[in-house]
Amino acid sequence: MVAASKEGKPYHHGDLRAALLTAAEAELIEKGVDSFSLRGTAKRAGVSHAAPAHHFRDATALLDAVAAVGFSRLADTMRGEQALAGPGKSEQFVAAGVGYVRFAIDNPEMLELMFGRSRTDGDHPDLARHAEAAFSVLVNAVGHIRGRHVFKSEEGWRDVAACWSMVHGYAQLVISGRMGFVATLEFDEQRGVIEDLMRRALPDSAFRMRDDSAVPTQSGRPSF
Amino acid sequence: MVAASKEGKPYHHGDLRAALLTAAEAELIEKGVDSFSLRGTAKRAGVSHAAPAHHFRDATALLDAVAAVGFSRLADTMRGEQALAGPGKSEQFVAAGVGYVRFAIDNPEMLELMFGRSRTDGDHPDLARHAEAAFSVLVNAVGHIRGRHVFKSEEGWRDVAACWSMVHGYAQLVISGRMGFVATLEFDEQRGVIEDLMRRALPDSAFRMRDDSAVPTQSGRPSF
DNA sequence: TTGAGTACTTTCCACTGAAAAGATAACCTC
DNA sequence: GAGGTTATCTTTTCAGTGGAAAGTACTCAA
Repeated sequence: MVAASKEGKPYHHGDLRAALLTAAEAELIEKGVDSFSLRGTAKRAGVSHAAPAHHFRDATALLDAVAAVGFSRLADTMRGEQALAGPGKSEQFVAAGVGYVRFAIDNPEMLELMFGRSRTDGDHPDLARHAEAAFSVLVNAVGHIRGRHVFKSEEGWRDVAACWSMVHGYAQLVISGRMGFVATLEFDEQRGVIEDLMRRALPDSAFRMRDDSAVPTQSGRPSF
Repeated sequence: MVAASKEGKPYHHGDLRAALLTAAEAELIEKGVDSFSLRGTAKRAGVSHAAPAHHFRDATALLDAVAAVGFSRLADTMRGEQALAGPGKSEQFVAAGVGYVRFAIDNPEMLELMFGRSRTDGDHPDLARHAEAAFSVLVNAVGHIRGRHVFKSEEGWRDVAACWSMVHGYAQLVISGRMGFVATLEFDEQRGVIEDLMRRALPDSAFRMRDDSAVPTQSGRPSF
């Protein structure tokens, strides 16, 4: 970290990597994910358009890093809602879903980036790690209700898949403007809707005894 | 429609609009939604890169038209699954969801295009019409179970929102490779999973009596 | 002080979507 | 048919993109 010299901008930025992440997010929010421009990002950060290449291999790598920040913030938002909710397992579970949707509504372009098909977070361990951490918030919420042993069976992962599908689908449809009946609501007024959805996804009793007798598969579980 | 002259290609294509739609879909499938190239599409169709401008205002308009085809095919796929399923309301409902997921798996790039945030189908009546038609397949399936009167209340739209969110979220997560535990399954083996999800979204009895007493709002209902 | 390496800029290239203007063929009226 | 009109398609051009390559400015260690 280098202090800026008094006159003019210094040749060395000092912390360009962090500045680029910030600039890239601003660019993302303003231009949208498919009009995102690396040059525009560089201009925002006040450097030449080729400077980012020193910190990120290419534009995709930069966006991957932005997505990693997004997953980290998604986890924070979910945990934040949980902190505000009551201590019961059920309330904590619902709060995780509420946080998910809140994040989506507050960061629609980010969600698009994070879950777009073009992202291949297999080859970006940092991204995968942050995504995994966000995922675990939801998994834990389900686990506290069902009991952690459920993750030894496929059925437990079905519960997770249902909850995740529900909340993710809802979030995506809301931010793409396809959920007209909640569009006019303040977020707090949506809480009831989200709670309804979450309870449907993880019903108290139904479908518990279905016997699929599939081999427990840790490697094949759903994950971010 | 004009027959191609015997030698060389004729100056006038004959049905360039249709050819461009086909070429654009091939380009979409091959390059992906964010590497899609108008010039590449024109080359596929065997015309100059400026020719498409006569049939589609710009690249976005072309992709909107492709998305409209996609919605039409989505509706076909859902109805196709329903035709194969038993006649019961419940089976028909599940089949709609199965068709939705099948379409997504068979046309992942298309789904990305159709539901991406950048699509603004408000100003594209044709796209909106096809999307609406696909939507109605799902709505009707719910309506047959719940009774058509439910759409006079917000509760009915909640049922639709739940089913749609569930199936859409699942489809998106599957095609973006985030549902590991089904990735190795043949599609037919996924049917049980999808049926499970659909039944969770529209439980037989639960949550029916919740009294939200919201004003019936036809204009605010969820829609494609 | 100097040599080496890192951070950044400048220049360049191939590609993109779009606009403008020119070329060709089909249509329409007579 | 013949002529004019119009729609379709091509060529040219331009601004903008990401990335490669080469040059410049700075830092730091010996």
